Amino acid sequence: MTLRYFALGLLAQQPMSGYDMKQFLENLDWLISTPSFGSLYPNLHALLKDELVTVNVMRNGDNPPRKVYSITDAGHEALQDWINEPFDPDASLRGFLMRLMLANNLSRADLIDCLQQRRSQVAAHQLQLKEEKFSIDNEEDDSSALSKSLAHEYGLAVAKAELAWLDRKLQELSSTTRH
Amino acid sequence: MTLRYFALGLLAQQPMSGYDMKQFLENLDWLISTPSFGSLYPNLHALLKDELVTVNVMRNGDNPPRKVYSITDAGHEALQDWINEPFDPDASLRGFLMRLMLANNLSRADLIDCLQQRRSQVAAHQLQLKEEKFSIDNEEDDSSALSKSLAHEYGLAVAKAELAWLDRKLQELSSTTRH
DNA sequence: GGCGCCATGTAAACCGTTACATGATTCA
DNA sequence: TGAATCATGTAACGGTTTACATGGCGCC
Repeated sequence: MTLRYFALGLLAQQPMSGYDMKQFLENLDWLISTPSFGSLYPNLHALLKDELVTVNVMRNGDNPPRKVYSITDAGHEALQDWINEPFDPDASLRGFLMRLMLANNLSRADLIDCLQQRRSQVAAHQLQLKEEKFSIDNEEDDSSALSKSLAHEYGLAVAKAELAWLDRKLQELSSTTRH
Repeated sequence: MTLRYFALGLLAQQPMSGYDMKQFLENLDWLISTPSFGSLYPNLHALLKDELVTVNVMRNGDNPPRKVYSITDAGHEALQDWINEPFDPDASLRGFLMRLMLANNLSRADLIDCLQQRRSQVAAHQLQLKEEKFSIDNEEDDSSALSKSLAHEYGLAVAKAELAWLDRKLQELSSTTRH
């Protein structure tokens, strides 16, 4: 369900074909490993069937015709619904980044909401990590303490950086006048 | 294939039942969303069939008997092989954290290797991000620049924190005398 | 009386990847 | 000659979640 709406969100930025979309996503390979055509095309077909997008078949010389998809009004609504529903804390970073990439579709208030949602998730995360790390460090007998500690330390370092970024961004958003 | 070896790695720390394992993983839910019984049990069955683990069925009063799994010598070998083979850059943070959690099974040198592998991946990541961000910031015409920038900034903040942690840890490991 | 814990297990559904097919064109 | 780009699509396979089943015991 996540690729479906992410694709829809990309179409909200601008109409494009499945091939275009793949190209585009390959450039941001670092976050969300690029979906394959095998999942991309069927997802676009499904969006079409549900009338969240329309196609415009453009002949392309000798090459196979390009099918350029555009989002419909129903599509915009569906996208809003998806963006506004709270995202899984466990799908975590990836799910959040997807939403960040679709931030154009958000009002300033909704964007702030989104960041705050993430903030509270990461903060909860961090608290749990701290507690666990404390109890691990105090069971000196445990031979596996090293590895547990390592992962926890890493998690804490990342959480700290995330929180710092989120706080900075939230402050920027609340202080700057509207674009 | 990743749950298979992660489960094996946990059994290398100490013998446990499938139920125990789930409990244990639920506590570290923050990193690796806990696998369900539906995938956990079949994986354990497969490990057993391949003779990488053995079972010890312990009757448990009126409750269903507990099946406590222990790793075999062949299991230890298989685990080493898996740990030593390079991990996917795209499975990324999660795959790396799994290995960190199994750090007990690594020699100091192998642990350093593992961290360095991650370091170079994250550094490559970061470089790509910086380049992309640069080109995005310079196409002022693009209406979707905001969202693209946001995701990139976030990625960079996390990458920076990861690199800092990795460097610190690598230094600790190289300076400290062996445990 | 219903819910949750203990503890195992299986089948169906889900969503993704891998690998294939088409077919013309351009580059080494 | 062989490979890559363009552009779409389908089928098989893989691993996971979801949802179910069993069955006794304790809690409110």
